[in-house]
Formats: sequence, structure tokens, C-alpha cells
Amino acid sequence: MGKPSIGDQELALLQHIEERESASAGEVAADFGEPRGLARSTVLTMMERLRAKGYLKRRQLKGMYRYSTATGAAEAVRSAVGSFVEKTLSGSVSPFVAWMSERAEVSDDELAELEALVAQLQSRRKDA
Amino acid sequence: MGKPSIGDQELALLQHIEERESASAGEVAADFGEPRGLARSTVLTMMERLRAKGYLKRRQLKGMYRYSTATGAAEAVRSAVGSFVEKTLSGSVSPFVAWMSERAEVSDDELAELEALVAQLQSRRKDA
DNA sequence: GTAGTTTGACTACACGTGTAGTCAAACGGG
DNA sequence: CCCGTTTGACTACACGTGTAGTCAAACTAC
Repeated sequence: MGKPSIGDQELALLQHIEERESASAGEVAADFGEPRGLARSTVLTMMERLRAKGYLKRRQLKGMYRYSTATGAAEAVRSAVGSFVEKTLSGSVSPFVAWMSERAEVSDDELAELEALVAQLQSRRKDA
Repeated sequence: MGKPSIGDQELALLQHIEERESASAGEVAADFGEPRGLARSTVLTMMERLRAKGYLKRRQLKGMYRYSTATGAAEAVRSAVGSFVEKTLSGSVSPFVAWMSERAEVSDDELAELEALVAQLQSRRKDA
């Protein structure tokens, strides 16, 4: 049962919900949809599709639904990155690096993550 | 004139042609299409679309066309990476880093690129 | 020159996904 | 209890893109 495909905006929505741990339809429509000029129904539709695909689940609470990411949602994001690199960039991370290096804003956190990544890769290399 | 959109596989094709500097329809069909199980006509269609969008150009040579990337094609790849991060990852590079860190194969070259990137970002921050 | 092979243009179709309208149900105040 | 607002389900549509068939033109080899 291969994971169903997921679109770019759906992925963004998935991450949005993941950050909140749990959200109601109205909250997502307001926090995610409105800034992007999306109609409420659009957001709802996307959430239901995500749910149909198994990336979101929901439980009824006080007469309305609360959505949260299903197990495997986080992994879906990661795997989307992977398939982007594999399929679109033909497996090369160079375009990524090129883009990063000319990007204006890189936060401290991001830099720290990158440093950690490099460190990890270096040590992994050693014991090979 | 905003750059027309470009799909994932189109992007892959564009890069393929970019690497060769110049290629005929038959070559691309054989080198790019066949390994992926794409019909010749499929490849042709994609190339023509890319050309219509302004990413490819061609010149007639010895009775057949030779395709090459137009100016801006390379930049299109980079910008595709950017829009992927901005739109899909909501501007966060963390998912990318997460994916990299669990990826099995990272070549020496790639690691070197990452090291250089980190170094560049560090120095850029200093003089801010 | 005629038959077979490339090459190229045109046409077509399916599917995913982005987008939203609509209508009904539930809820919350007066 | 009735009315407005929030929530949810269903329906719909357009567009991009992935995919390929077909037919004609050009070229090649005999």
C-alpha cells in the first residue's frame, strides 16, 4: 500500500496542522487559508482529501471536529522532499545548495541545523 | 512576464538537456525517456511544451532539430527549488535537512558542497 | 524510385490538485 | 422559539502536466 500522492499545497497544509498538534476547521481556515486568500470551503476540501489519503485524522469534540496529523504524516513530508530531489533534481542536491547559498535570510536555527547535519555526515563518513 | 510554471518531470528533462548542452529529439528520447519508460512522443511533447514556455530553444541542423536550454533555464531550476521550499515547506529548510540526515548515500562532493555552504553562511553572518 | 526508419506536428485523454459554490445541520443568542 | 453564524458534506470545474497515438514529412538504404 504505497502512500497516496500529495500535492504541494496539501503538504503545506499538513505541516501547518502538524505544528499545531490539533486544529479545528475554522482555525485552519483562518490561520492557513485566509493569509493565502483561500476560501473556507477550499481549506475544508483539502483537509478532507488529506484525511481520505490517511494523512489526517479527526475526532469529534464539543460538537465539532478537531483535526490532527496521523502517524506517518511527518514522514510524508520528509518523503516528499526525497521524491522532489530524486525525481525532479535527478538525485542531486546541488541545486538545493546553490539556492540556499544565494538565499538572503538564513536564520540562526537553520544554520545550526545545517552545522549539525554536516557534523553528522562527517562522522558517519569516518566510521564507514 | 513571469516565468511560466514548470512540472517536476519537465524540470528533470530540462536539467537533462542542460547537461548535454545540446541534444536531438532522438537522443533525449533514448537517454531520458527510455530509462523511465516514456514513449518517444511523450518526450517530444514535453520538449515542445518546454520550448513554448521559453525554457528550450532549438535550431535546425542537418535536417533535424537540435535542442538546447534557453537563457534562464538554469535559473528556472533554482527558482523551482526556491518555490518548493517557500510554498511547500513554508519557507523552512528543516524538512530538507531531516531528509538529508537520514539519507543513506551522500557523496564526497555533496558533503563538500554542504561544508562550503555552511562556511559561507557563517562568514556572511559575521559581517552582518 | 520505393520501402523502411527517423523525426516532427497535432490531437487526445486521464488524473491530481487547486479552487470554490451551495445547501443542510448544528449551535448560540435574543 | 426563531435567526444568524459556524461547521460539514457534497458537487463541480479548470488547469497543468504526464502520457501516448497517429499521421505526414524527411531522410536512408537498397
